[in-house]
Amino acid sequence: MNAAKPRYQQLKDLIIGRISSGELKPSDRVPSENELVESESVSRMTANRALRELDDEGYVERVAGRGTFVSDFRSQSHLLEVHNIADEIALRGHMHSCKVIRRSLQHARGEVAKALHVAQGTDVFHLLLVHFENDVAIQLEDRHVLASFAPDCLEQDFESTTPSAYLTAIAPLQEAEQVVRASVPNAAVKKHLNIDDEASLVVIRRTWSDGRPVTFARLHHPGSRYELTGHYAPPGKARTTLAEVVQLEELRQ
Amino acid sequence: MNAAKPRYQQLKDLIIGRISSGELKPSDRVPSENELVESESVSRMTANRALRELDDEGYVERVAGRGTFVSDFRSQSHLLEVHNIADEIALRGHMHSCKVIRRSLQHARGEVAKALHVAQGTDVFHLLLVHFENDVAIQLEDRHVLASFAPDCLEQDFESTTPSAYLTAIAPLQEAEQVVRASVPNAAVKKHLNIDDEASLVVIRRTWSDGRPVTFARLHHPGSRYELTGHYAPPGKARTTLAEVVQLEELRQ
DNA sequence: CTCTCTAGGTTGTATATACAGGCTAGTACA
DNA sequence: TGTACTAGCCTGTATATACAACCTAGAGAG
Repeated sequence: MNAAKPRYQQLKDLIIGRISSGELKPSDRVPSENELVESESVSRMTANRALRELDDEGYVERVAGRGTFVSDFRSQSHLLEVHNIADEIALRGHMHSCKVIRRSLQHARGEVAKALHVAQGTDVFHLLLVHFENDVAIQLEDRHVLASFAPDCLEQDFESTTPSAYLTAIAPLQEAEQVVRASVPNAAVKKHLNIDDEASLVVIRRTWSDGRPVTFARLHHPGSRYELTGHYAPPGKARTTLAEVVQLEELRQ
Repeated sequence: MNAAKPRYQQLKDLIIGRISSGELKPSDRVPSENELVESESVSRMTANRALRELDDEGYVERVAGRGTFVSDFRSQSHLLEVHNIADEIALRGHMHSCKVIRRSLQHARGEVAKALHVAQGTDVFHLLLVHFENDVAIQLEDRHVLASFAPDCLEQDFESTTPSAYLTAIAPLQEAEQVVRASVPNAAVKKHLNIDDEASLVVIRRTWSDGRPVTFARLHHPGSRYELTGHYAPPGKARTTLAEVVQLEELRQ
């Protein structure tokens, strides 16, 4: 299990550690390849691979001739910010509230065990909550958390701190995968979101910390009240946003 | 404009080309590093970098001691990646076809004029096409293109070249914004996608070139046959993908 | 025939070296 | 003072080499 990590990976971990500890802050200069050659006794190609991959992964930004600098994560995090529904709602200037439907300790089975890469029967916490934006249901959060990762999970007051805020406080969640689907909600989802004949937008997200998956969530949203947005380049200026432009009028004929 | 691509990138393009042309199909063996050293006259480290990055990007899968093989399920597209549906389908090793429902010159009005930042009445081309994956409808493309940007738009054979491939050939599309929604399809969408009681996943996308919006599209997908995926950090390899894990079982109770 | 083991191909990593090209500070010059 | 230029650091790429670990087909032993 404890196979020695390759040297370039150790270098990456070293830099990531300095970033997440706060020793290196956004736009700070990261040691150059040659400095790493000196201080870590590696060849320049190994230092190059470590820094290049950190660049690919968005941790740092490299400029030929100048150096390597810690990324300002904002550019990349517009979707990770969506991670915390409470912040998202606050950014819109609205009021967030939350109701816990269920919370329990379960034994992982089926897709939960697979998603979290644990054996069937492993302890996991299950949380089921509804998030409201100005008292309108906006998200049904159906989350499983590895019990060993967050032992005090059931004691948390999730009506004041969302699970994702709680989880990021425990440990940095470094990686995330998600799948976005449209589906016809079943009765339970309809009930909790208070919708009727309406599609739901489902975001299924798995988040990793320290190289292993720690939480797996299905986030159901009412199709008429929620959407995801993204851009590929800074829209920067005050242009009309696509979301503003797009009305609910649909294709005719 | 014509900066020579680095050699490792040329190798990647070569392999990707063979995959999307169908010459290499899922689970086929890709030339080994040493074979590329021979055939392409590069050093093994350069071939290694090309194949390793293709692995990181999910195009191929590498197994120490056995070889490199074309990945199988690339059945999803990246959430934040401007994609060409034909390429996406080709990468899955499937057959793409397309049927033009309508094409016409129109005068922009309402949301189209707003989205493209032009005055009401400006000339725009309207395209309505259905894309098929192995003869199953997978996307209804409802697109508006600024006529001044692509004057010969109506002469194109969109059944062999998709609009997005045609548009990127005219000029680099530098920025894109998109909104993702779940909705209940109306009659026209149902008819063209050949679905019934099913939600649809709608991607609304506006693309910019040279600082102005040039095209605006609504892409409707059947909720049961299409999903978007995203990664925020390389999940590494040899792990089960989230999309593989997530079955259609939904929240109970 | 069956089992074991090994040779050789494949990926994974690490190093040393080399050259090209971008960027900047500071020097030399006008 | 101001401008041009260059030395020096930085990243980006490419190559040659080396060794380790993994996998498999096939040779050889029983």
